[in-house]
Amino acid sequence: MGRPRSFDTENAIQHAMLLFWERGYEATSMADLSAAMGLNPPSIYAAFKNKEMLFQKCVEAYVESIASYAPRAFEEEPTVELAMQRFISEAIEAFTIHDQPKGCLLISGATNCSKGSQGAQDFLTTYRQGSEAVIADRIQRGIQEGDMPLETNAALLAKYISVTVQGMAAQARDGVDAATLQEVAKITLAQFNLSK
Amino acid sequence: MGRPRSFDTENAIQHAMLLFWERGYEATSMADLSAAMGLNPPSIYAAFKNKEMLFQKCVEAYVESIASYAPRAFEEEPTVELAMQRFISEAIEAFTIHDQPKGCLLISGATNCSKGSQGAQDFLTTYRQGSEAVIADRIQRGIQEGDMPLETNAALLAKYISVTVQGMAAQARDGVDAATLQEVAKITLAQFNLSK
DNA sequence: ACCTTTCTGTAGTGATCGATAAAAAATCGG
DNA sequence: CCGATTTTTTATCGATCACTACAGAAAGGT
Repeated sequence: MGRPRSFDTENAIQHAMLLFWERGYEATSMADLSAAMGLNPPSIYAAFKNKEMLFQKCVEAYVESIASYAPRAFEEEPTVELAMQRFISEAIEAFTIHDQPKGCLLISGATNCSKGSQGAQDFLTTYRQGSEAVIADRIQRGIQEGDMPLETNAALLAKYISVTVQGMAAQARDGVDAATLQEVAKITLAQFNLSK
Repeated sequence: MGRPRSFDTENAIQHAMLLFWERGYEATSMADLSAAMGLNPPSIYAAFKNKEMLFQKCVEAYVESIASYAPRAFEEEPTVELAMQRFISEAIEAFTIHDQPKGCLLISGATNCSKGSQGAQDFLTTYRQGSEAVIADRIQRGIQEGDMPLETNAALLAKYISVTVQGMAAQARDGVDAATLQEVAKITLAQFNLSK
């Protein structure tokens, strides 16, 4: 009962997500969000409780749209090598989409935050650790299926992939184009030729 | 003539640098800096003009102390492979010094900044690009000296090293220890075995 | 129609941001 | 000692931060 909302929540999240992605958590003010979402502050707070909860919703939206390539790469590719090739390649494309923010919201969305933004920072750290665990699981599966050597250190190789992807995201933020990063990826993935 | 300064400028910069390193440019407030430096705001502004100029002085101090391992590695090691091994290894140690901020001021000191901090952001971007150019120069020298294949793409290999180091810095910020990162570095540097 | 409930818009909360005005204190040349 | 000069201290400045009190507007149910 009562007056229904006059705005589309998903659409509002989408606009907020783009702003958080471009500027990061702390550098994005509620005034900016209010303008981008087309909502007055009270409407935002009624719908999302506070800035941190809104950020979490935006991160979830990012994961389910922009970052949805990752689980697909791990599930659909038959071998670890192909999965990692596709994962990194599609990550690079996601970091350098034309007319969209560069880099990755999950990687650089809440670095360098003050004590008041610790929540958002921890939230993303957890996401990144989860992502690395998924990579390690895929490698472990590859070991069991025989397309990776038995002596492979899955956790360490996953960390190596994480380091690379996080570095790629930083470079994309600095304006490096996709073609260059794809060339770097080729060097990175030469590792898998070594392990055979 | 007039009253002389009662504080040591270099010591003040050192304290400010540690704070910027730990929290990043924007998350470090002048009030925090004032407390850490033991100076009232007007003294800081009289000595450094404004927050951005103070940050630049801190970055220079960081380059000349914490990051001074880099030029030494490039100059003192006889081959590109040894230079890169030492560079990355010492970078990892610098990113994980006990009782000091984790990661690298040059890499994550001014990410996710608002429009008002664009100056500090650009300042670090320039530093990073310069660092990558130095790496490329060292590789180029190695090609001329014969310890790298003639067909080596120096710029691309330098970008690969940069990506790795930036990723390492991000991981160090997330709390990964030096030993783990050194293991990752071994994987990274296996590239140089490939190129022979 | 009514009343209740919820949303919307205006305006403003105290806190904190980077940066200063003004006056007191200290050190110089003479 | 004196006056000139500079640093120090104290107490702010206006702007912006995340957030909200309040009142009017719009949609329920009955």
